[in-house]
This record gives sequence, C-alpha cells and structure tokens, in this order.
Amino acid sequence: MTTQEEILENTKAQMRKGSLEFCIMLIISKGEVYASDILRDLKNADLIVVEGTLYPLLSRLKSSELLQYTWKESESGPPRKYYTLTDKGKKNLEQLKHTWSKLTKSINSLIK
Amino acid sequence: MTTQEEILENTKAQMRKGSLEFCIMLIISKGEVYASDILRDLKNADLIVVEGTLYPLLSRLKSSELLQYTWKESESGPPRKYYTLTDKGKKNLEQLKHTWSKLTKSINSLIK
DNA sequence: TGCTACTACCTTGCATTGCAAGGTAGTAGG
DNA sequence: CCTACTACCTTGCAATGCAAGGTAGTAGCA
Repeated sequence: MTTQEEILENTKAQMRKGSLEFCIMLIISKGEVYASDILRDLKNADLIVVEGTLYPLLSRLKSSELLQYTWKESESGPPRKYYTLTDKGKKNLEQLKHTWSKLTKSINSLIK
Repeated sequence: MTTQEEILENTKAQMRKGSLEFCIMLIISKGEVYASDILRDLKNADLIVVEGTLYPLLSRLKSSELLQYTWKESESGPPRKYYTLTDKGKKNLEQLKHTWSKLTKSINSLIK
C-alpha cells in the first residue's frame, strides 16, 4: 500500500537528492569541515542526510579529485578527516552554481 | 576514465532528475497533453528527457492516482493518451510547489 | 494489395545512487 | 578492562533514469 503522504514524501526526497552533491560542495567551500559538520549543516538547511549516504558520496568526490582531506586530532575522540575543495572542485562548483541558477529560472517559469 | 566534463554533467543530471517528476506535473497542470507534448515542453525548459524515462514515470504517477488519461484520435497517426491531473494530483502539486520554494530558499542561503 | 515511413506507446536490462543496518577502531572515564 | 562515545566505512537492497529494442496504428503511394 502507498498512502498519499508517502507519495509526496518520495517526490520531496527526489528533489533533495538532486541537489545533495551540490549542497555538500557548497558547505565544504565555506571552510574545512568533517562529516559531522556537514550532516549538521545539511540538517539545519532541512536537508536530512545520513552517514550511509554521506561517506560514499565524499569518497566519490574525493576520487573525482574535487575534494581533498587531511587527518586531524580531535580534543576528545578519534581523529577526523577534514575536507576542503581542490582547485578542480572550486571550478566545478562555480559551474554548478550557474547550472542551479538556470534550473531554478526554468522551473519558476514553468510554475507561472 | 572520467573527465572533468563528465563529472560536471553527472551532477547536473542529478539536479535535473530531482525535479523531473515535479516538472512533469507542472506541465500537465497547464492542460491536457500527451507524451510528445511533455517531451517538447521539457526540452524547451532545458530539461532533456527521453521516452524510456517518461513512459514509466507517467505510469507510476497514474498508478499513484495523481494522473488520469483519455485516449484521443490523432488527425494523422495512431491514437494518443492525453493526461490530466486528478484532484489528488492537484493537491499533491500544490504541496510540491511549497516544497520547491523552501528548497530553493535553503540552497540560496547556502550559496551566500 | 503490398511497401515504406512515421508516429505513439511500452518493455528490458543495466548502472547509479540513497539509505538502513551493521561493522571496526580510536579515545576517555571510572 | 569495561562501557560509552565518536568517527569512519561497508554491505545489500530498492528506486529510478536511460539506451536500446519492440509492437502496432496510420498514411501515402505505386
């Protein structure tokens, strides 16, 4: 069975997923962060994401050379991977901002 | 091998996919259309979609009772399925417009 | 009647990817 | 050492976009 509510949530989830990679790069572009920082920032922006989604995505971006990381000690607990954008990542992100801008214009004109 | 260009196109594609279902419902909400009309309108909005994507999606929306269709004769060629939104579909779409508006606000504030 | 071309609808199989669930290991406090 | 906590990562499943291929109705024309 599939309720109306579930159908709606599914489509909403699709929207979130579509911008996920973009959002994560935006967050990293603001300064060195590690996974928990990213999860927190996404949550604050109403973009719920879990670890099982984030870690593979970070790995993917890393192996595409858009991200790099350095290990850093924590004051309390195990060491953390702090991510930053590479030059390639920064260029990529600029293009994505442009793409995002065009997409929202297209859709907003469909809405009217 | 994966080029910079391919990585970028992949992320762009993710963005498009995320809003696809929403866009298709927006197009149908403007009046009775059949598959080719939808493909044309999406293309005009820079949202490239192919048949193999559209037909299963229309079926899904139909079986979720967001869409309905009627067969109509064509002046030249085989008959066509003309789609419209059901009441449930209209309600759903209103919610999605709201979700879209919130999402764009969230992301735009991440961009700044 | 055949033949070709065109349009329209649909299906199959693959690749990608989000996510629930579970796993490993470092640190800290008692 | 034992428990709790944090951090990173993997496995297996399900959803879904898409390339490719398939079926069938219509039209024009010899």
